Parts: sequence; structure tokens; C-alpha cells
Amino acid sequence: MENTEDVRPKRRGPAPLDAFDRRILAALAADADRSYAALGETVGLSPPAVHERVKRLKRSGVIRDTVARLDGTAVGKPLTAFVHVEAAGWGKSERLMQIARFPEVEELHSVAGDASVILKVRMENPQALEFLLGQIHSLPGVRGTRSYIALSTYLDRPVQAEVTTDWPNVPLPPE
Amino acid sequence: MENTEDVRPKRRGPAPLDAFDRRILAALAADADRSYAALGETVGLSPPAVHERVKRLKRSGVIRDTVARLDGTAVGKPLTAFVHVEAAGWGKSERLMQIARFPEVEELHSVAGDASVILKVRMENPQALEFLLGQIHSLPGVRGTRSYIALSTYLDRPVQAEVTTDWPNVPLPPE
DNA sequence: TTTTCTGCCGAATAGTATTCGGCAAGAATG
DNA sequence: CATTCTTGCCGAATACTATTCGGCAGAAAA
Repeated sequence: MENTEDVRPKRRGPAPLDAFDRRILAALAADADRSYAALGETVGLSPPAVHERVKRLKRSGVIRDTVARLDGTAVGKPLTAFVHVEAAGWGKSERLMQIARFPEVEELHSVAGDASVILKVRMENPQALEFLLGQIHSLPGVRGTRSYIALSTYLDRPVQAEVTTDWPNVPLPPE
Repeated sequence: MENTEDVRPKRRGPAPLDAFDRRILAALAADADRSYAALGETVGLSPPAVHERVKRLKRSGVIRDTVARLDGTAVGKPLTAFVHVEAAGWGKSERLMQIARFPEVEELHSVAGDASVILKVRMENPQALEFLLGQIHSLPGVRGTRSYIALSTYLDRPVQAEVTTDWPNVPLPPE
């Protein structure tokens, strides 16, 4: 006989995140400094069990990475702004990607809407923003930009593990 | 005698971040999982020295927190969007702040420009976005909204420690 | 029902984080 | 300038965690 290779793998694709995973993710997205013992305490698992799950979540890419979030003002960049770039032809010219090399640029998305690209930038001062806009305008195919300068930031947090499921009902989730 | 309390404290305010601090911050903003030994290796300090600096940077608030960054799609929210809210009177009505309770809302800024408030949201699907917009429109003083749906995200990173200082010169920083 | 697989736990081990004492360089003091 | 004081570093010692391991139990497959 041959064909002994018929055994299909049991399950393909990432296991769909059970309640423990969700709690672990929620906790880590809020504070990744806690020990596995403390984590296990809050989610209801032993330290090794939490460890194994976190390891799996990292390998599978659910946890992209763990980072320190810095205070923009403290590092010398108190000015946050969103820059909408209207590009001709089709947004994502390779050149436009180049401005991602500036450490001031934190996000870069191509979007649907009356802007082709949206940037989130954090600058030292208005003049620096002016220079950056100059850089952007010098790129080929850039028709114009529109900047929105943040006056106050009321919320700035990473991707949350929770998902609102009962949209039509709740007017506002409880505190 | 009295007035022996004349001795002014040597230095007020946060020390201004030397080169070591910068390197530590840059490293931690990229990957907070490394050991102090590994960090010390790359920045040129002993593990205890790095530890002490990190502790100080956290206490002083330069390092706001350390978080795990999750994959939006993996947690069930593949749709990223920026929502501009045009509010009457003055943007920051207390009520508007309430929508920050939805775990889908990641950022909330008041801005200068032809929008009063900008939200960054991550939704399960377009319908969920529709519901959220409904919530926003139901708030008093909201004149309208404009949504920009992210098609591709080319860059999404935390505040970088580096600051570009020679703006007028460089056309683009080297790789 | 039996077998297999998965994921948990407690205990053991390995590896860090953290503390401590001493030292050296720069700043303040006289 | 000499002296004192302060700051921040290092190496070694300690305490605490992460990580590994063996065994077990429940669910899924056979």
C-alpha cells in the first residue's frame, strides 16, 4: 500500500481565542509589566498556563509586540497632528512610503474618502511640521495636504481586546 | 537663628535626557521584552545602571506605560477608520467623551482645523461603524461626521524617541 | 469503551531583576 | 585650589520570576 498520507491535520488556522485568551489580551494591552503569577491571578490560571498561552498568542501574531509608550512632550515632540495627503494617480507611490523614515511619522494609512493617505505625526514644533509638509509636497503626485493639529488628546490607547457585540441596544456602555 | 531653610534645591524639573536615556527609550519603544542585560549591551551600560535609568524614566513619566500591541484583525476588529466629528459650540462636550468607553475607540483628540474632534476607531465590520456613527450623531451638538476608512496600514508604531533636528537640509533620511 | 490529544497544574530549575557597597568623576563649597 | 558632597556607575550577592518538566484529567477521535 501507499497512500498512508491521507491523514488530514485536525484543525487548520488559529484557534479562535477563548475567554482566557481574551482576558489575558485585555490585561496585557493595558499593562504588559505584570508577572505571569499576577496575570494568572486575575484571569484564573496558573503561571505556566498563562505563560504557554502568551507564548502561543505571540507566535500566532495576535500579540504583535510589546512596547514602551513614551510621552511625546517628554521626548521633545509636543505637537501631534494628522496630515491628510491628496495624491494623484494612486496613493501609495513608493516615494510616499519614504517619509515613514522620519521618526516623527507614527502612522501611515491609505484611506477611502477624500484623502488618499492619512499620516499621524508628532513634531517638535510648528516649524518642523512645516518642513515635513514641504517634504511631502515635494513628492511627485502630491496634489495637496490638509493638517489637523491636536489641541488635546483625551484618549490614546492600543488595540483593545474587547469587542462590542450588542450595538443596536446599548446607548452607551456602563462605566 | 531661624531661616536655615534657605537652601534651594539644586535642580528642579526633569533632567534633560542624555544620550543613554535616548538609546534606552528608542530600544524600549521598539521592543520592551528585552532583558536589562541585553539592553545594557546595546546602550553601553551595566544591567543595574539600565535598570535604574528605566525606573527613573518611568517615575518621571517619560515612559508612560508598557503595553502589548494586539493585531486588530486577530481580535475581531479588522476595520480601522478615522472619524472627524464636527461639533457645534465647543467640541469637548462631556457627552462626547463618553464614547471613549467603547473599546472600539482608540484615540480621541480635539483638533484645530475644519473638524472639532478626531477619533481613531477599530470596528468589527462596516455595520458596527454605522452603529457607532449613530451613537455619535445622537449626541447633542454634533453637526456631522466624516469618516475615512483605512484600506492599508503601512506604518503603525508608538512614539519614537528620535527627533529630526536638521530639517531644512535632508531631503530624506538614509535607510 | 479505548485511545489520543490537548491543556492544565505543582514542583523543580534556570535565568532575570533588584539590591547593596564601594568607587570615581564632577559640582558645590570654602 | 583643597575639600566636601552628590551623582551615577559597576561587580557581586540576593530575591524573585520565567520557564521547563512530568503527570494527570477531560474532550475528541477511533
